This record gives sequence, structure tokens and C-alpha cells, in this order.
Amino acid sequence: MTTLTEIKPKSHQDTSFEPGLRADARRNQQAVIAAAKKLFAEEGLDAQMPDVARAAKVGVGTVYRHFPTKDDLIAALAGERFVRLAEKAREELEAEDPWEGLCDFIRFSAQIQADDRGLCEVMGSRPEVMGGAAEAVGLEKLCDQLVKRAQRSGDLRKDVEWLEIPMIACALGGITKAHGPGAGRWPRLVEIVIDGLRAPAKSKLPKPLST
Amino acid sequence: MTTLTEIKPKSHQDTSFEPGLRADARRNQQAVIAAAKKLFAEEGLDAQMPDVARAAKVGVGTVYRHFPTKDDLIAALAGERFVRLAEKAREELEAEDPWEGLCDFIRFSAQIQADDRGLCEVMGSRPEVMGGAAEAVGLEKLCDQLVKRAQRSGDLRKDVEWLEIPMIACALGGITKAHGPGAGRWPRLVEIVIDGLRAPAKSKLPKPLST
DNA sequence: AACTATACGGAACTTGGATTCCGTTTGCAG
DNA sequence: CTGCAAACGGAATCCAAGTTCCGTATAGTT
Repeated sequence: MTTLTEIKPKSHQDTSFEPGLRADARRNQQAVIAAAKKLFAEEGLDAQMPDVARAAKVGVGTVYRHFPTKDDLIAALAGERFVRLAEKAREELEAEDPWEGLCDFIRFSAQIQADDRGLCEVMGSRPEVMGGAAEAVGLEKLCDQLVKRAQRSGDLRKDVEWLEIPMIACALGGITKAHGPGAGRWPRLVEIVIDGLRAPAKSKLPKPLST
Repeated sequence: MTTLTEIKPKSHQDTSFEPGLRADARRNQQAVIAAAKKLFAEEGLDAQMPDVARAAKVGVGTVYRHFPTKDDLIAALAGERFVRLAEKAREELEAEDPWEGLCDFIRFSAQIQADDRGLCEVMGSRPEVMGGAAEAVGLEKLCDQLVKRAQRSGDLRKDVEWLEIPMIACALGGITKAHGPGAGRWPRLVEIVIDGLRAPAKSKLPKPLST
């Protein structure tokens, strides 16, 4: 088959990503992503680049060729998580019970954070990264729809605004990583917050400062 | 050895702290604490030691003589905050309305964190420091009393345990520092959580794993 | 089989920040 | 007024990452 030539312009049937990469490069990129996902999930954002490289059975240089900066790598990983979040949101928008849909979305957001320390830290102290990723997948609009729908059905108190959902998610995330005696108790707090969101409201919320 | 000098009766009338320190040392120590308090409150835990020194109009060496380590300095500052928290807790234990007492304590804990970014970070990612400080002032017992009292009065749902109060405080703290669109909205979340704590419970909380 | 653009590995470099060191200054007891 | 231990200041040192560099290896092509 060496003679044929045919369509040689760039690789064809790509495995669904990154065009024009040499086979080994693609393989390594995947390895790096996989290793990083695991490491950052376990150790948080200060897992080290050399460790990522080692875990991926690759040299540091290779990691840096695919992700020029540690932040780029983090952003890439965060991006994936947000895609999952957005998927979940869309899924719950179809839920028979709008209220349960919203609750499950909240529970889900707490769970993925419980499973990924790096994500917690992004949510908790990287507004820029989080903002970018959220916007990229349209999470904001999705939250808004989730909220409106649950309010229309009468189960969600009327005075919450969509922005409060991501904020709650962040707050819950910060707690899932609790060590010591509090470890593993976070699901209880999720339910407490959910009860607080349920209509009718007992407290009148202070007026938000701006939009 | 120099002849003797024996034990010289430490100077009396100390201004209520650190015995046997030379006057200038005492003064500087205060300056360092004040400067650090401000800097860490504004910039969080990664404010730098040289900056603390500069702000205190003192050399780095001096900072280190009083606090051998950055962590020691942080722990000292955190200690002070926890003293305030404990005071507030005792105060609210006297409140006429047990439920309002608990709520005000929660609001207060959110507020001091909103005013001190460093404290938020200690609460959010320094279990050791926080644990130590909390224990030193007996905060745990105080939370327990606050909880029991509010449950006895029938306003606080029966299924929450004292440990959940500090956890809630941490979660709220993580949110007070929100930038961007969410900034300034945290008091609303505090009220939502409070509503979730109010009896009767709508959700049955998952059973805590251990004690 | 030879060729070359791509990729690779990982030692070396850079940086930012905590901490140390030591010559000088100062409070204060005698 | 002196003497000296207690304090000081801050340049210098150490260290832990992140990031760069460049000689070598290899996929894909002719």
C-alpha cells in the first residue's frame, strides 16, 4: 500500500480528537491527561508537574509540549468536568419532577467535587478558570432554566436566583474534602441546604447588591 | 560563665502579656501582629513574610524572632479569631431565644470570615490549625451546647449534630470571598442554610458514618 | 533504506518566597 | 555612665516548584 497515496492529506479517521498529531504524540497526550486527572483528583491543584509526567510514563518536556503551562493543564481538566456538569444539568431539565431535578443536580455537583479535590480547589479559588469553563458549556443558562422550572412547579422558593446555585455548589465542594471527624458527613449538609431551598421560605433573603 | 545575675525578678506590671520581654521587643511584637492581621485579612495566607515585616516597620529577622515560622504566625492570628468566636458563642448561649442565638452565631462566623480572607483559608484548608485553635478555646463544647439548647426549644431540627455547625461555618466562609457576580451575595446563602436548619426537617439526613 | 519533521526525555535553569546569619544597636541593670 | 545580653535589620542563603533547552529517538514518507 505504499504506492497508493490516495488521500494522504493529514490523518483520516482520527480517534475523535487533536488533528494532525503523530500517533505517539496522541497516545502520550492521552496518557498525560489520564495521569493528571488522577493526580489532581487525589492531591489537589498542587500536585506537581514532574509527578504528572512520571505517572504518565513520559518526560516533563512532553507534558509541556501538550500543555504549555500548568494552568493550561488544569483548565483542560476543569473543562472536562464542566462538560459533565452541563450534561447532568441538561439531563435533569428533562426530569419528570422539576424540583427533584434541581436537587439531583446539586447533589451531583457535590459528588463530583467529593471525587476530585482538584475540582474543589478550582471551584473554591479560581474564579477565572471556573468562570471560563462554565461559560464555555453554557452552565449558567442551564442553571437558570433549572431554577425557573423548579420555581414554576412551586417547590423551589421564589427568591433564589440562578447565580446562587453555582455558589452553593462551590460552598458544598469546599466541605467535601473535610478531613478528620467531619469526613464523609457532607451529604448531610447537602440535604440541609436543599431543605433551605425548598418553598416556602421562612426567612426573607437580604436583597442582592447588584444584578 | 558570667559571674551570676541569678534570677532577676521579671519585670512586673506587664501590659498583660509575654513576660520578660524587653520593652522594644514587646512593642515590635505588637506591631508585627497588627500588621500581619491586616495583611493576611486582605491578601489571604499567601501574603509574604517580608511584606509583613515592611508593614510592621521592622526587619524580617524580627518577625522571625517572634514567630519562628510563617505557620506559627498564622496559628497565632487564627487563635485570636477563635477566641472571638468562642466569646460570641458564650454570649449567644445567654440569648433569650435559643434559636436566634444559634443563628446569630452562624451569621457571626460567616461575617468574621467575610472580613478576613486569611481566616477563610485557615478554615477551608488547614484542618490542623483550625482544629488546634478550636480545641484551645473549647469551641466544640460551645457549639454542642448551642445546638442542644436550640433543639430543646424546638426550633432546630433534631437530626443535626454539633459537628455540623463548624462545617457549615467553613462552607459559608469559602463563599464569602467570592469575586465577580457572586460577590456580596453570601448573606443570602447564610439565610438559606439557616432555613434548612429550622425544624421540622423535610429530608431525612443520611446517617453519619461514624461518631 | 534513507530522510526529516515531529516528538521525546530529563538535566539544568529560573523564580518566588521562606528562613538563616551575623554584624550592629539598644534597653536597662549595676 | 558602662557593660552586655537581648533585639534588631536585612542581605544572603536555601529550597521547592515550574519551565526551558537541546541532543536523541522515531513515525511516517519517499
